[in-house]
Amino acid sequence: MQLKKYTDYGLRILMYLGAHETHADAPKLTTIRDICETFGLSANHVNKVVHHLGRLQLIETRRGKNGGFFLAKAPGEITLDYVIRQLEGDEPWIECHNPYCVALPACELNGIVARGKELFYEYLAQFTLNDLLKKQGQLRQIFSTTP
Amino acid sequence: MQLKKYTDYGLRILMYLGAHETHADAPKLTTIRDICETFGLSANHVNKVVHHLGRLQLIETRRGKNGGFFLAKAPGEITLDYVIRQLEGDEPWIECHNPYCVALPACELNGIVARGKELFYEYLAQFTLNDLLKKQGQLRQIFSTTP
DNA sequence: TCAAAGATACATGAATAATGCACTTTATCA
DNA sequence: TGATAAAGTGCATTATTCATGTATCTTTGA
Ligand code: SF4
Ligand code: SF4
Repeated sequence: MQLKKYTDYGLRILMYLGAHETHADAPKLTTIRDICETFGLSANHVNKVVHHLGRLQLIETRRGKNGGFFLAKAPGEITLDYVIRQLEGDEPWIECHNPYCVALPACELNGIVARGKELFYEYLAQFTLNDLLKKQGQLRQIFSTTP
Repeated sequence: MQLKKYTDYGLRILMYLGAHETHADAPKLTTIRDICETFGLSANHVNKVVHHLGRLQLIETRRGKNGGFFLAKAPGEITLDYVIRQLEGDEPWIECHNPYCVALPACELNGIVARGKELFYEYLAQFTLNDLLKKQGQLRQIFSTTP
């Protein structure tokens, strides 16, 4: 019962972008290499997360020389529940088929857990990337001094 | 992001016991074999879960011939949050050390997720084993006709 | 046309969960 | 008092999922 690193990496990337306010017209876009050097991560894994964030249209990616990526939305419009749901995959937290559980027709548990899961995400929906940037200055400093 | 089968098995066992109202003075105690036949599970795994439930004093186990186990508390006193927290293990849902994340000193995310996790469990705390036995008759029927 | 970037596909490694096996301990009953 | 049926315990194995690595392709700007 733990979020995947994959998901956390996605959020780190968004925090990094948010802290730097990189836009399409910025002098230099953020690259996968930047992220990897800052956080000490595998380029491959980050590659996939970046690609995923791109498909979700949370960031916009640019290929080719001087390429990279930047936030496609204002930080205030990126809600945490969406990011986590998408990166994590929002399967049920309890699996009643596969294999089939005989109790299923009379079971109340799956519904309760499912509702609890929704409450978790509803709570996350109250926050946006902006809330992760409360200490933006400190973040920027950390990110700039790490490589 | 999914509960372990281990945890679900524990809840199935409790539901089974609750549906049958097995007490210390009942004619026959429930055995691991009963559970396995009913749900089609591995005896070993169930063994461990039963043992765990015993250590948690949710059930009382009896060794030896005619042994088995039964609920050690009234179903209304067994809250779901406790069962799931204990069986699942309640580690943080996001791991910031190991390896250490540079953003940690300025990160708001871990706190938000931790609070969301608590909300999940607080929701579960509203329910007890009794709530899983709403359809007790149907459950008993399912459990008695399965083996 | 070259080099730097992401995109894509496949392979490998690591961690954890799930299961299996062997054996011990304990209680009951015949 | 011995056979038997139950849980307890420890270790080995398998399966699954996650994390990472390698290689190659595609795009794009200088
Ligand atoms: S016990 Fe209930 S929740 Fe668990 S697998 Fe069976 S049907 Fe699903
Ligand atoms: S980004 Fe925040 S939540 Fe994620 S690992 Fe780093 S400190 Fe923890």
